[in-house]
Amino acid sequence: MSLNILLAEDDLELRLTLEEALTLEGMQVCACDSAESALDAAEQEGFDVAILDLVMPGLSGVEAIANLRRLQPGMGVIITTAFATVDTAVDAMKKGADEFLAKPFNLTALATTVRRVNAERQPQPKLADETADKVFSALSNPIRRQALLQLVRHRQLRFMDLCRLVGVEDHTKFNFHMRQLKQSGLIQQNVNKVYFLTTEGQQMCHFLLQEEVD
Amino acid sequence: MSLNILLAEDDLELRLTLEEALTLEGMQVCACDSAESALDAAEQEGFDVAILDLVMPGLSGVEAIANLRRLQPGMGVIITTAFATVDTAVDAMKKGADEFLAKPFNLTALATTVRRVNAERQPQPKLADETADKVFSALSNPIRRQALLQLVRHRQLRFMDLCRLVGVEDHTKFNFHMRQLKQSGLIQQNVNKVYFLTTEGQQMCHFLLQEEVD
DNA sequence: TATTTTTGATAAGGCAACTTCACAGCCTGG
DNA sequence: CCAGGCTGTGAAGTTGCCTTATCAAAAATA
Repeated sequence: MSLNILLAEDDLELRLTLEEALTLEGMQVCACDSAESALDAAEQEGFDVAILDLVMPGLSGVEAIANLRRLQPGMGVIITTAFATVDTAVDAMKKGADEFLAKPFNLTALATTVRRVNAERQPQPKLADETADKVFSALSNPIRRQALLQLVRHRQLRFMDLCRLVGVEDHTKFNFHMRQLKQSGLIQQNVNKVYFLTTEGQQMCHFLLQEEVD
Repeated sequence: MSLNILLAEDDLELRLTLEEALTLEGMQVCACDSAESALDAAEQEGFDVAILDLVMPGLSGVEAIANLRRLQPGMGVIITTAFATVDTAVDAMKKGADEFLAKPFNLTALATTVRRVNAERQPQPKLADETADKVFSALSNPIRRQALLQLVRHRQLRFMDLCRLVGVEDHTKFNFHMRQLKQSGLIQQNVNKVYFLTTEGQQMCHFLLQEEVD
């Protein structure tokens, strides 16, 4: 996959060098000479990662971060500088930078950093793998799905009432499925043994149903 | 579950009779003597079904439907009338009524109709049962989930590239899982055998990931 | 107090999912 | 043209899910 990189660097020679190096690494690069130009470009096109010089005429790289994040929240940001101090590094990270690189830096290392920053900004799975196994395994059975949908309608139900609504004749069979649903974390029982949907169960059911929008 | 009923009937005696009969059927009834009162009530409280007389002083029952649906899109609507004609029935159904009842009607039958109308307006599962079986069964396996997430990131991938990204050593094992995913309808191959997510696959992955909100 | 209903557990067998192994055709690159 | 890589299928064995049968304790009702 070809990463789309937004580069803001006012030094012409360095800008050309960076652009060429990243292109050789298989990335698409949009090179700008100012933060303002970079913001204009970000309004036109989606980017995976932005590489911003800290000090530039006009807006600094750090000042541009908030605007970039407003335009494209998923974009990674790397701040580069020739005069790194602890204060400038901390300030950049506080302002939302994902990485802070002091010049000069190794070009291959830069490409590696870009890929890492991009990977870290990728959306993460909502569910841990073990939980996902249980949740989707629970949902792969029609009896269990039907039980969940009845709990959407009735909010709280006792075991045998739910068993009859779902239409299962053998309550020990139904009990097996209810235990699967409990282990998956989608439902719970209160102290009176009444079943109800957990928060996660409600979210899952919300997704399962095509509900009318207001 | 106790249904919440909004009743609009200008005839006092009939209104009291209906209210009592529905209450005896275990329903919560908010009785109004006009459509305007009913709309006021609907602004204050959620209802499952509205029973509206066709002809009333002020707004008619049919005229109230659009306003009620704007306030509460999921509400069922039953129009009642003493002077039913084909024209008035068609007009009411066109304007969004779920049922049209000519007076006099059997009170027990009314309660049954109310329950049926409510059930029909319940949100329906997005997926047919057979499809849901396949989709959730496909998602219950970690290898298959990982394959989908890689397709989110890379958009299109060839078989062996995807196999290596997911980290499966035996390509015939991986092939089995890819066939499961194809049968579930979450992925497809183009003419060059490159895998990509279907529309349904994209929706499912969108749900699986906790993506940043704008 | 006795009976019925509700809720729950375990074991065993059948069936399906998954893994492993063997094999093969097609495509690409040298 | 040949070798290597890619893509794919089927059979057999292993593992796990689901159903059925049996049993039982607790709670509710008459």
